[in-house]
Amino acid sequence: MATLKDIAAEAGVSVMTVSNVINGNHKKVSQTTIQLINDLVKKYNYVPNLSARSLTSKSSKLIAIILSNSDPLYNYFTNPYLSELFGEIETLVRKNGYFTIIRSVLQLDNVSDILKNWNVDGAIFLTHQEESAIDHILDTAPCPIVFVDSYTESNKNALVVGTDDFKGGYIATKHFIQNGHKKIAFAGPYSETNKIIAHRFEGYLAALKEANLPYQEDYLICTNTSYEDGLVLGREIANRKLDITAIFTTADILAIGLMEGAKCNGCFVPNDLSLIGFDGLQLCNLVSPKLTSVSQNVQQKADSCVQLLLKAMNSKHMKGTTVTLDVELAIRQTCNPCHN
Amino acid sequence: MATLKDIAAEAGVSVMTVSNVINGNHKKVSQTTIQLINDLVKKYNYVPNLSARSLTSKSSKLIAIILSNSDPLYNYFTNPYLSELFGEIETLVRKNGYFTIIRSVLQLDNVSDILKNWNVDGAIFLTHQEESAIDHILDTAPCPIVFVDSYTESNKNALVVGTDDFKGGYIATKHFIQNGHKKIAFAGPYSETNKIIAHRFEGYLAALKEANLPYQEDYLICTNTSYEDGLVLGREIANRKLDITAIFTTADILAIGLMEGAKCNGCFVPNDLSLIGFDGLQLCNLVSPKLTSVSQNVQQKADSCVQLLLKAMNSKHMKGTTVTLDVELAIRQTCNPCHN
DNA sequence: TTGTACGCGTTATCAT
DNA sequence: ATGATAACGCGTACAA
Repeated sequence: MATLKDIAAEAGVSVMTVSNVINGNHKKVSQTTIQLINDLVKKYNYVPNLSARSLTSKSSKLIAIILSNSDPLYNYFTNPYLSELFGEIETLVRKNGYFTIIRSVLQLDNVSDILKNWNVDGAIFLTHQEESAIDHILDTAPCPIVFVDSYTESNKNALVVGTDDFKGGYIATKHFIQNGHKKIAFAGPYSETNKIIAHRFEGYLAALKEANLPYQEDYLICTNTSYEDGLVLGREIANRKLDITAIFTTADILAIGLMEGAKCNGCFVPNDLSLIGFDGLQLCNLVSPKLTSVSQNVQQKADSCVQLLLKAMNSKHMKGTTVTLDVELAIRQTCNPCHN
Repeated sequence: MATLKDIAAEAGVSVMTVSNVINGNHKKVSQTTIQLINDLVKKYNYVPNLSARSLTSKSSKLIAIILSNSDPLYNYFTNPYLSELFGEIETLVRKNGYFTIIRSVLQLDNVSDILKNWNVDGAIFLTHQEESAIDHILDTAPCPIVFVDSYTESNKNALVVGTDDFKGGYIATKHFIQNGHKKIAFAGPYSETNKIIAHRFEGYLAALKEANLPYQEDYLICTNTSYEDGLVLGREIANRKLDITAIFTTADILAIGLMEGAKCNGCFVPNDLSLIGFDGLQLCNLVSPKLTSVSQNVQQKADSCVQLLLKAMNSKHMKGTTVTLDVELAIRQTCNPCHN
């Protein structure tokens, strides 16, 4: 592979002249040499070595997309929401002249190591991080970082892009209520540390309260959010004949699994049970009945992530920023009026 | 960020000694210095700069995943098959100690430039490439490359991982025939240059021929493979009342769209029309009726890709190899017996 | 307008 | 067992 030196030798000029031509510093070079060098660049198909450039210029033109999970073999890209978000981000990163390096990680300890390894200019965490994790990452990270779908109250320096989770929980629950439902459950991976889910739950509670509807402890169903989890849950709900008429789930794929599981045991959505999901994936339209869902604009989310990151990269020591994107209820076919 | 030099200075030894310790060349270093240096590495949280390493060592530990398409804004990751395949590959790449750099590209011209930019050790093309493109890429590429879902007859040096497309077309069509269907259509992005689809079509034809069923020109329906394409096609088929009882489509998502479109115009799968898709995605089980599909093992495919690439990377000038993975028919609910 | 010297962080080679 | 030096490919600063 041709290097600057090769081109310089062939052209009979110094390396710097070639470098200047390649980097568009045309003011410093005569037209004739520019022409000469450009020809040689084409002839030898010269391509700059970005590792070398990264070494000197302190900018690698590399942006890292990080996914973290407890299972080392987990395939994040079976999750359509993550997949779509990632695809949009890759496009935007590329359009802005950067390269995307992707990495799924296990322990958070070494995340910053990876960023340092490649001297990346910025990073985006696609999966939810707890506050303590965010603090630790920001402590050790060598570059700006955007956290997607995370919350941080303590850390004032964090860059965060998320959705209005409270509103999501609220409008879904309110939709149930407006349809006459009184016994409404909430299903998702609820935990103290997962603020995303906690906020949706708060929204759910707020809607109940507003309507003077009672909340019972067994309305909160803790579950993971895979299709299989939904399947199990749906069967169980149908069997136990829980005294509820509607369920809000924190993920579309969970709702879809739930729908199928319930059907297996004779409980049909929306006739016997109303259902609302979260994310608003294309998937909602593919299943039958079509899934009513709190939908977010993934393209907009990707755009916010990349914009925020670029801004932080260009202005050293930017202060913390939280971007909260709107959600809306996409009404489809899984919520029936309730006449009890 | 601490460098080798920093550690060396603090330890009062030379840079090379530190380098040797870090790279595990322990035979050349005394136990005491090893201990000393390891402590300092921890203390300063030293992380090797892989760009610098890449410069000297001629190995970047970087593997590029390439996606190519004519639309610069196309989000490949709305395609569940590509997403899942990519996710599996990233996992395997990581497990083998490499980093994944991902890039979607427009024109094929500059693909090799990207590989050269980062001095990548290997690359995987996830999307179908025509033979001429493969030839050109292999001509200019600086590293081994695996092409997924492509065919090459001319180029004996190509590394290719694909599925038994002929068999896929054959077993799907045969399944229709065994269920009494005689008028069977084929829908997909058929073209002279897309060998993938051509092979599936050949399998389809072979099954017809074997059963002495006539093939008519209008049995071949050329279409792209998005959900929306299926929607349009389904409506059209229902309206035109094409004289067919079954359709084999070259992608699940196309079949699902078709099913929905047909339903809109009063044509119900499988009662009025039998349907078989291709890929065997999880999606097949989410739709109703569940989609019968020619299914491939995506994990196995990812594994083959990475294994083949690593093998090629470790043995300079490996000869061309084609890995063809098996397919099988996953029978679900979209093919009814035909009693005409 | 063009060239020289040096440094980026690392590794390989050859000494000591 | 340890170190000095050159080299990888490029950019910055300064000199010519």
